[in-house]
Order: sequence, then structure tokens, then C-alpha cells
Amino acid sequence: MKTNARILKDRIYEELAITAKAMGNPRRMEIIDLLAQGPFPVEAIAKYTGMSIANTSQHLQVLKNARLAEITRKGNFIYYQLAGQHVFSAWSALRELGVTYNAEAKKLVEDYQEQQQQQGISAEELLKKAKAGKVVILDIRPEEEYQRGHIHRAISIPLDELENRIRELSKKQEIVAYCRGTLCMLVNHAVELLAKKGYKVKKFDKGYQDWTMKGYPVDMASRP
Amino acid sequence: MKTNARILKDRIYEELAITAKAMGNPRRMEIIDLLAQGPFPVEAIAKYTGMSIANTSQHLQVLKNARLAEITRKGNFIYYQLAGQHVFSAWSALRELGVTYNAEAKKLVEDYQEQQQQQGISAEELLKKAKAGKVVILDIRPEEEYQRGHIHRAISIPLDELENRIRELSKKQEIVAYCRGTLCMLVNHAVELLAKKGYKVKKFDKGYQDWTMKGYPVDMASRP
DNA sequence: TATCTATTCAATAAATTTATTGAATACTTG
DNA sequence: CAAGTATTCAATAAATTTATTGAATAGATA
Repeated sequence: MKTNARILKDRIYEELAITAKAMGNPRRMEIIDLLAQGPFPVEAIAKYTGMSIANTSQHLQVLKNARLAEITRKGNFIYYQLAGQHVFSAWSALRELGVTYNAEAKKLVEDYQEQQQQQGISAEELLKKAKAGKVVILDIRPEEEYQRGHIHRAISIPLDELENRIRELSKKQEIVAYCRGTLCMLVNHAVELLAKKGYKVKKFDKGYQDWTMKGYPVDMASRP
Repeated sequence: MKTNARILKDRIYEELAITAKAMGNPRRMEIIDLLAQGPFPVEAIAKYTGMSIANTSQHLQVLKNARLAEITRKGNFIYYQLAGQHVFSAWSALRELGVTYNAEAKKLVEDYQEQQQQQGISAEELLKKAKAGKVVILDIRPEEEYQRGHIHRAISIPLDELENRIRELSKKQEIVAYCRGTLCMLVNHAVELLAKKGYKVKKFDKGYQDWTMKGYPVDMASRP
């Protein structure tokens, strides 16, 4: 026999668990990781994560129902994005926790970085190269994000267009690619693609977040 | 056919999801909520949450394996506690997220508070009453926590001993009970018990965390 | 050492979650 | 309005998670 208070408590914790439950799945973790870089349509998310469209859609429903993600339509596509800064910070906290306490996870992330064999570059190095004018800075976030603000003089080729627009880049010049921030698995994809095709490319893996935090020069939309 | 990078990624996200998954269950949410107030033995957790001992133990194993909780032995008992401050903050972020975005959860928490019909008191009010010496301040956290530091002049009766030691309190004096912090469901239990027995009791529901944050007077162990 | 007791383990059934398939929707664009 | 396409839904089987039961274990106490 349950007391009134117990029933109410059960329901409270059930509701609270919905949020955590929605994050507690490897596929959805990766989706959130991706969405932390900007809005993407279902198809792109499916391709990136290697899941079927239907499966991806179902996972996205879960995130949407838990109020972690929301949608905006654009032409024929539905773009998914994180519901707000709170989501990003909760997810960061969880991720941080995972990497801090879970030695296995930590090692795997390091292995991955190593396997990619990609040279990272610090914000300071990038700033120096940029000032010397010896580098093409490539913003691989969705166009819209780029419009809102980007590293000074960066050019925009969103990741999903990179393959088609790769000829806009020169193989002679050094390229530094960046995306939003954190551990940014996304920029690895861009760098991998470019390196394979013979471009001289490095990644600025700390991303736009770190850049703005340091107060380094950016170009912003006049009316934000 | 999966690429090497995909396999590695899958494993990374699987590891990262373990943490979130461990939190993504109503029962474990409540356990963490309780452990956020201090260390407790299995039996006490089972009683508080209304679960069987075996079931409680299994949930605790999950938390322990996910590195969210750790144990210390004491006599015949095994005390469970949160693994560190990181766990508390990740859990707070999740909880915050749940209450912020989930209207249903928000309403339920408010309902619960209301149903309890307990008068809350602010840190400022408590300070004023304490200065006037007209109140008994009751710390219901585990003894150890109390030893480490407590509100100035508070007395210690841990929740699990309250029923047996209730006679140490006077029905004539006003009592204000407190525990660690946040939404602190725990203090509600103490207040409920005392009110039922006819004591003049209120709760300081912001808890010790809020108190110290405001720099109000505390008594601390000389060698912390 | 033997006994006691708090906790864990193991087995199982019920419930939930996940991936897959193929069909159904809903929105755009012509 | 029709055709096209991105996304969602529905049904199902496989996998995982949960609660329950009763037995096993490990550490403390006598």
C-alpha cells in the first residue's frame, strides 16, 4: 500500500528521470554531440552516425519528447537542434563526468584522437598564423551559425557540403578547420576528408567557443 | 561493414552513456537525491525509497559500477555515498534541466511541497531567530557530516535516529530542521514526523549549502 | 571459531528499449 | 493541384532492464 506522498514522489522522479534517460543511450549521446555543433537535418544525422533514417528519426523523437531537442523547418528539411544552453551544459557535465571517472572512456577518446593522426593547433598559434595571412580558416558549421558569427576572415563550407565544394579550396595553402567547440568529433571528419584528398590541413579543435571566450577577433552579423 | 573509426566511436559513446544511463532511472534518481544529503547504509536507503533490500542493492551496484557512488564500511554496515562533487553537479544540472523544461515535473514538485503543508523559512529569517536565541536548530544529516561543519549552535540528530531520540527535543520550543541543500526531500520526512508528534517545527529547506554560500555563521571541526 | 547479520548474488518473469522493415504523412515545389 | 521527397509511424523481433524470490557471502561480534 503506497502513501500519497510516495505516489507523488514516484511520479516526480519518473519525470526527472526522463531527461537523464533520454541521454542514457550511446546513439543519442552521439546525436547530442553532433547537435552541439549546430542544427542538422535528419538525413545528415543518420549519415554521420551510420544509423538508418528511421532509427535516427526515432531517437530524435525521444530527444524531442524529453525537451532536449527542437526542430525548425527549412525548405524540405527539418533541422534538429539542442533546445538551449541548459541542455548543452547538462550534457557537458555528464560527458565530463564520464571522462573523469571512467578510465576506459578516457583511454578510448585518446585512442581515437591518436588514430586520427591529426595535428591540432592552439588558439594562439591560429591567431599568429591568421595575422601573418598565411592560412585559410575553414568554418565547417552550418551556414546559419557562420552567419551569426565566425572567426575573423574564416570562409564557410558546412561539413555536409564539403565533398561537393572541395574544389573551392587550394591544395597549396595551409588550411585550418574548426567547428563549435568541446571535443568536436565533427571537425575530425572534415580534416580526414581533406587530408585524404591531399590538402594541407590542421584542426583547431577547441573551436569557436574557445576562440570567442579568449576575445580573439571575429566577424559578426551587423544585426544579431 | 564498419570502419575502425566507427567501432572506436561506438565504444566511446557506449562508455559515456554508462554515466547517463545510470542516472536515467526513477529509483536511482531518488537514491542519488538521498545520497546528495550524505552517506547512508543500504537498509536505510531501502526503507526511505520503499524498495526491497535486494532491489536497492542492485540499483546501488549500478551506481557503483558507473563510478557515481562509492562505499565505506562502518561496523556491520556499508555506507553508500556520492563519488564526489562532480557527481553532485552533474546530477544537479540534470535535475535543473528536468524541472526547467518539463512543466509536468515542475508542477509535481510544487504539488509535493504543497501537500506537505510545511512552512519553509528563509536563511535570513533563520539567522534572525538564531540571534534572538529563540529557536532550536536541528541538523538531520548523518553525524559525520555534522562533525565536519554545521550551522552555528545546531544540534545533531540524524534522520534515522530521530524516531528514537525524539525526546531530546522540547515541544515548547520552536524547532527549525535542515539538511544538505537543493530541494532536499529528506528534511520533509523529519518535519513530517515531528509535526505529527506535536512539535513546533519548520524547515529551512535551502539547507546547509545555501547557508554557507551566504557566509552565515557555522561551527567547524578544528582540523578539517 | 561459531554465529549473526547486512549485503550481494543468481535465476526468473515482466516490462521496456532498440533496430529493422515497409508503409504512411506532411510539406514543398513545380 | 499533383508529384516528389524528407520524415514519421506501426509492427515486430531481439536485446536489455527491472523487480522479486530465496540462497550465498563476507565481515563483525561474542
